Amino acid sequence: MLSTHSPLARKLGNFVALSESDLAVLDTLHRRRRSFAVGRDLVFQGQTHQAVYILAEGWVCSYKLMRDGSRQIVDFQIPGDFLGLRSVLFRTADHNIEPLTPVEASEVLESELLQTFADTPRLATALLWAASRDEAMVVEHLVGIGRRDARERTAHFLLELSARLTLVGRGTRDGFACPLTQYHLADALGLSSVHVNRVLRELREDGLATFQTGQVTIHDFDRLAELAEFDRAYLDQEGPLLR
Amino acid sequence: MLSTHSPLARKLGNFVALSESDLAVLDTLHRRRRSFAVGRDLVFQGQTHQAVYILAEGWVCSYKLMRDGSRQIVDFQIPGDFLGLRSVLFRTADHNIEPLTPVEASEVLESELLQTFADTPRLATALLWAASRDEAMVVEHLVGIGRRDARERTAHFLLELSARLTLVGRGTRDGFACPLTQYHLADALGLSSVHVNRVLRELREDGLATFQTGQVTIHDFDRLAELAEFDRAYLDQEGPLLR
DNA sequence: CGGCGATCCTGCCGTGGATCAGTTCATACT
DNA sequence: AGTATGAACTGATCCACGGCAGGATCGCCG
Repeated sequence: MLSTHSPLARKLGNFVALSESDLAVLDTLHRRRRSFAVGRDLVFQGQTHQAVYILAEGWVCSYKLMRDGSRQIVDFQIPGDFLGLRSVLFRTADHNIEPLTPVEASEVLESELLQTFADTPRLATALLWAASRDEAMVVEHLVGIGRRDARERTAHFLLELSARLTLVGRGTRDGFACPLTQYHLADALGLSSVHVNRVLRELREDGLATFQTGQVTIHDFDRLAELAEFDRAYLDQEGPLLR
Repeated sequence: MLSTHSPLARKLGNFVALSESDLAVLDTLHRRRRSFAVGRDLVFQGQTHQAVYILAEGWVCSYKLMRDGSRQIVDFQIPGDFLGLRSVLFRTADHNIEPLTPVEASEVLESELLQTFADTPRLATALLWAASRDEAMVVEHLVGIGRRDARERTAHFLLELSARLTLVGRGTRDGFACPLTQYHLADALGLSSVHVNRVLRELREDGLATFQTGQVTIHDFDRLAELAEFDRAYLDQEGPLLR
């Protein structure tokens, strides 16, 4: 029954048990539907008066540009994720958001959002939880870049994507459809695309996982998780905390 | 007048204008005072049924341990910051928290916290903001490790600490008191302590900043900010969003 | 059909930072 | 004063990863 609702409702439902009226409020946030084309950024660093979006369909990445032209992809967002939530709370965007596939998203106004928090504290709690989960992922990403070598980092990245996609029903333990290129991986992992390529070859030759355009296949989940020190505690949730 | 309240109230006051009753609720969260000794971790990775704390006095760091014994410090917390908020929302801690100085903190029960969210949506919004700000810092940290070299990374780190401490009145643009050792810097920056030492020497010799135990002195803020591509937009706030 | 732009793949060499193996310095303890 | 301890500092060596350059493959479009 949750599946008849938006991916966002599905995600939040993992944390707080949502009432019919909560779900109705979530639905009202989905009124202004927008489409975005691949590569046309929908949020720019430094932009003010930015709307928030709830991603309904497609993949995007959020990244920061450096002076020297290189970029660091901070995270990929998939359906059910908020886009630019921080930008509203700070009133100026500190990152860019780029669609990697054609994207469908619902625009939410700042006033609507703040009103929702005030009217529906349960949802505010759920959103706080979602924000914490996002932070946990960024932290894991940080640890990866700081203390894992290229192989471990890549392995961890693939496992995390797999876990997230599985949660919203778009992947399994064996693999998932994935629109990313090796360049995206490089920008996300803090590696050069050349090196990413080598690492992917190694993972493939070792029978751990295959990354090809459009499809990621995980051949040996356990060994991959072992290599990556992957701990899914920070993604799993054994049922709603708030009933 | 805000200064008569807790550092947390002071911090949140930057985002939402807090009423007397909001402040009173915040005060009730500070009832259970606890003290912690240096080096005795107050949260452990994997621990469940964890309380949250509001840091009142002292510094702590949150970190993750790797299999090989190395660690990645994810963030340092200073008075006014929450400790272990994620651990409650996830019901199991995904990191450790270690006091770097003697610490005073208020213990907050999970039930109290959730009740506060429900009763005082304004505070929930403020906390969401604080969580977003924390995430922004982790993101900046991530970008630093991924795309900045050791010098830039170190410079950025010092500037960020300076900005945060200035916000709570414990530092100026010229420097701040700082209990960290070079080992802490190494664990935070993803460098070896040896290399940190070399980088600090360079910064000192270039007349940019001096890091000594107990005191950080910034000699040339502008050149340092230039070197680090430091953008304080993500920390600044031009006044409360919610009035 | 042939040309063009992405993407993927590979080899070779340069380098930033890790690691090892120390020395110096400061404070604290006896 | 003499010893212990922990932080700061230094030089020599090594290696993971980046940069560059060239090539293979595929899909798209005229």
